[in-house]
Amino acid sequence: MSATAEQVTKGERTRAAILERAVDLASLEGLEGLTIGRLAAELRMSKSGLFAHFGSKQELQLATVAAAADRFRVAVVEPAMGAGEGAPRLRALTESYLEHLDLYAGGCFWAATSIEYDDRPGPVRDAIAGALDAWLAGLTREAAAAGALDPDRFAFELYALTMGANSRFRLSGDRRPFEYVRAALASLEAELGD
Amino acid sequence: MSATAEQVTKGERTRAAILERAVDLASLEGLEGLTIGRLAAELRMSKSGLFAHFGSKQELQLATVAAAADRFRVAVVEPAMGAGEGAPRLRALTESYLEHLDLYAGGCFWAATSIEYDDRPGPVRDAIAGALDAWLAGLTREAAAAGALDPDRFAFELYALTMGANSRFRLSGDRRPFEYVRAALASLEAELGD
DNA sequence: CCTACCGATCGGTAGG
DNA sequence: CCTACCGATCGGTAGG
Repeated sequence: MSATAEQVTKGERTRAAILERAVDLASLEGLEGLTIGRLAAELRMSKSGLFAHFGSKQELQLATVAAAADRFRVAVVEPAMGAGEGAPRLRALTESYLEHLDLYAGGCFWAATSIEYDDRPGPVRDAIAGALDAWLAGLTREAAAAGALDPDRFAFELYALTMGANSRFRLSGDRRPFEYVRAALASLEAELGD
Repeated sequence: MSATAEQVTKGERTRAAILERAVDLASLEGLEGLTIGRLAAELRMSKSGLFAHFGSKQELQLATVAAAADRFRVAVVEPAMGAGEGAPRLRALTESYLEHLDLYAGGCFWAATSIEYDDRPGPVRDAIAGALDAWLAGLTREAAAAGALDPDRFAFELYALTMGANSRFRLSGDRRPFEYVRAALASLEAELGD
């Protein structure tokens, strides 16, 4: 009669499908460029039908950020957790980050939206900033475990290099930065033992 | 009677004032968020009066990109040309880049717009990509003069680190990355002599 | 450089 | 989840 805990209602499936597409669209066009009308047209729904799932554009944006965080965790973070903490895990995180850039049409969701929202105060910006801070904090933790003298600096460098590879790849189609990131990470690791 | 070469017409002054504001607005809100109506309101002009200077939104965007390139040349590149080529000039370029982030409300115009346009084919994207490629090429030239074993990799790393410092500063107000960039550049230079 | 428009699209609402 | 709307704003035009 009623839904069990395992059952996924039709509404939940629709909502998940909307957010899947919303993350892709936001990676491509930004969270402002993500319009309810366009999203509805791509999913062959009415605008108001889609709108009813969220109640406001801002709630759609917040749900999209949360869905992107889930996707990033599954595609980038969790696959690297099999590697031992410290240097092996930093290499695994870097590899899964670089690989996920080829998986999704819009490239890195966080690169696109963090730049877009850095000057737009509000809950959407706060959610994006929180996700980025958590990513940096994770890198810092692994850098510390790897024995980095300055884990914050190490984490910043790895963050900047991977995001930079995303930028260069998307703007110029240049894949050489992928190799430069790997080489730079190896150089950073070489400093660890000294 | 007629305008001499030195004379700046009123139309040219108005156009320059529009573009000055347009570069700031685009750094803050992106080149799509830069709307003719808002720009006109801020400059206390009519929409159509402003529009007449450019003829289309795309021409306004292209003129804004060109004005941003001029500003970057004056604020970042030219001040560093007094330093000797190679390592001293790389340090000077890095310093003037980091300083210019405090000078303008929206931070780095190129960080904001290159991410925004990496998925929007057309002349605006081409202009942005051309400016970024020229910046990378300049860094590569100086890295080669400094004796880098792989000038392209050196240039990419410096590009990624400086852009990364812009991102972290704007999203989290964290200025430590400015020091990390300086330290990383020093490490890169230390590799040169080896 | 202006006023006065245009059709399209925006986020959002009413009522079912 | 739909149709049928709303006021505001978008890029752009006509005519001066």
